Amino acid sequence: MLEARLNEAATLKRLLDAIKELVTDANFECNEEGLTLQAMDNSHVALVAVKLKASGFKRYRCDRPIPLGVNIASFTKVLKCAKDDDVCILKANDDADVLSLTYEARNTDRIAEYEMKLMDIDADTLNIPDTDYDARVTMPSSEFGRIVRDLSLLGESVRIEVSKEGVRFISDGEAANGNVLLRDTQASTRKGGSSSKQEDAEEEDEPEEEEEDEDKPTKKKIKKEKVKKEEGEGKGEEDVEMNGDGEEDDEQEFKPKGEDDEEDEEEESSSKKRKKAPAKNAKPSKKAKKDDDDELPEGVKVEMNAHVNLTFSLKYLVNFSKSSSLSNVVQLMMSNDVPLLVSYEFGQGHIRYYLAPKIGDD
Amino acid sequence: MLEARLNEAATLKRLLDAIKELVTDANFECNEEGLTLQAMDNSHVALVAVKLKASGFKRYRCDRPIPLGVNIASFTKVLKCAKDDDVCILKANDDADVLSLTYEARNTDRIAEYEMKLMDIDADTLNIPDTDYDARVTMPSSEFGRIVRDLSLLGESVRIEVSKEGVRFISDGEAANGNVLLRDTQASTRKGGSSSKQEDAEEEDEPEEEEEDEDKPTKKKIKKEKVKKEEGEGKGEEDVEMNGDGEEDDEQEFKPKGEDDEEDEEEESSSKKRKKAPAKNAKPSKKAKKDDDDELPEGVKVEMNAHVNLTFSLKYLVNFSKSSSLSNVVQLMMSNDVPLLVSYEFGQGHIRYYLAPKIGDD
DNA sequence: GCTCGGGACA
DNA sequence: TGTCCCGAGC
Repeated sequence: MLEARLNEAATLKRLLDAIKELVTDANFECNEEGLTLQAMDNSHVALVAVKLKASGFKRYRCDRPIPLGVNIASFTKVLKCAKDDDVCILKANDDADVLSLTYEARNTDRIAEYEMKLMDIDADTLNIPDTDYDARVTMPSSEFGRIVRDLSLLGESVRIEVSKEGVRFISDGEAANGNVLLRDTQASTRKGGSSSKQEDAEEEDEPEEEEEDEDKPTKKKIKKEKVKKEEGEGKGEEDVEMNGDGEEDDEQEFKPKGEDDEEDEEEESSSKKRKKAPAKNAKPSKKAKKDDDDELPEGVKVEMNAHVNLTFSLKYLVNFSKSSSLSNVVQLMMSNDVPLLVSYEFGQGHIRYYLAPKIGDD
Repeated sequence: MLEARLNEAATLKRLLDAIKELVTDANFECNEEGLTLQAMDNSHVALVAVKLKASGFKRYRCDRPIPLGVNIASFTKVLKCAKDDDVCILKANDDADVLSLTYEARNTDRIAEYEMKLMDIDADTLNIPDTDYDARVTMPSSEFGRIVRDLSLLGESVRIEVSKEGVRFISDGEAANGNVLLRDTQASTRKGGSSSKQEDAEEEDEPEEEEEDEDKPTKKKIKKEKVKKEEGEGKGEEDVEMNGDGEEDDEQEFKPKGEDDEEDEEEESSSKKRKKAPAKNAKPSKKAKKDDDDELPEGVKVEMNAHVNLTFSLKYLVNFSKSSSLSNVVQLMMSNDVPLLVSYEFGQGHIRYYLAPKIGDD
């Protein structure tokens, strides 16, 4: 049985708002670690992976794994009946065909109970590969949203280029072309140096690595810092295949580049990182500006060990950017010819999107 | 001739917004007491009764009764030409076929005059029965709106149950069921079971009556406190018949339960009330929280002398709830098998809706 | 605070 | 399908 008490229904509401246009039905998988959801979008171009960690709940109990097959539209409706600051309690029995939601107003004068029907959904548990990326861009989620919305006015797709000068978003449209360049705000402040592992620690000594990279292009550094994704662990029944747009069959399949190489060897440094990383973006909402350096409020961080040049459909990126309500910060992880990972980390978990690049440069 | 000067055009604008989807044409009846409008909705399921008291106008003069037959859509258009804080002057001659509206900006720099054509409308002056209700729920109008809008996402109708635990709104839908429970916020604070009396009493001196009720469940108490509706007085040419939904002919007809009984006997106590009651909810807009007890800002009051269990079409309730712009507080008056009365009192008058319950429990 | 876009309702 | 209302962005 599942029983989870979420302090603010708003988290769930925003999550569903973020995915409702991408996914129609999906399983929320509950286990002792929390809730996860993985689904391809309806046209199989994008993949969305959500995690709500058990620790993100005020109270969480799940005796054994339960798949909750929900219709996203229904779930969205039911969640709309919650006020943002309601306490939200989710309950389901092991064999449940309904999910029970209770919303308690802060003053407890109002208690609302809903029961949503569940459905059996073919558990295409997707195996999301753990990829090492050649470039990672960390920026305010609002800025990312702004850029893709702006560029989507001009054209259908955006080319994202990461070079030592920073990250550049380029759109060619009928009537106008545009490009937006973001420099690494820290690199400019601080020169020299080998930054890598400290990045969380302080964005303060990071500049160096970039320089190193320049000198000896190795993948080492970013690998060390890579964010590992474990959602698919142990379930990889089915590898994900993303058909970029339905028109282009030669778009990138969703396969890891170097699937397991160096995995273990990196484990230690990355695990160290991993511990800190969640904490980094752990304050999703209001703390915003002038927080610790960790969140690099307002800042842009560009990490790269190889130039990256990829083209994506703006429609999807605009859609992804709806998640900015969940986190002030977004990370874009890219390698040439593999799907882009757009990741929003927030206090209770994360939401990640994978989007296959367009191949034809169109 | 009619000449009425309203301090804020906003009142009229909101009133028309509140009814424009329910009614297409109706007579505004003007007499020395003020303006009233009564109309069935187009499908004869709901009835709306509006009153603008003469005393609510900055200046009011009406020599003799005049029916102003207006097309609601036209009236709405004309009123849209007024700014919310314009002074609005209505004028009509006794035999008028036009209604003249003048909007004066606060600074009198702008004066706009409109003349709207009137029409002859069959004066189906409706006889609204004066009913004693078994339950009365007083709550923030915004909350009422929220609840019916929420539940309308799930299903077509709502069952409203008033019991000693409070009032419960229950909806069964295809994809999900939901119910919202509101407790009497004063009952918990103040014990004595009968929360009621204090409500007004505090303000006036009526508390005792409610307690009595508790002890000996009689209908007296609410009767005493009942809000009387006199709009139909002296005109009852035609009794109203509401066909619940057009599908169900066996829905409640709009007939008073005990049509005239006790009318006079109640008159005195109710008239006392009546004088005070208007003052109670007389501050429609911003005073909100922390006003007198009268408005019970944010509070929910549930008064009952018999359990009530009724089902209504959410579509109509959602429509009624548009009147929340007119008052922060709404009252629901219910008895089993008789139409629900939804009442918004504001400084200048009131708007009341009557809705026949669904009988089949569907 | 105003304008634009998206969603819901008529 | 068009209009109105609500929310988000500028």
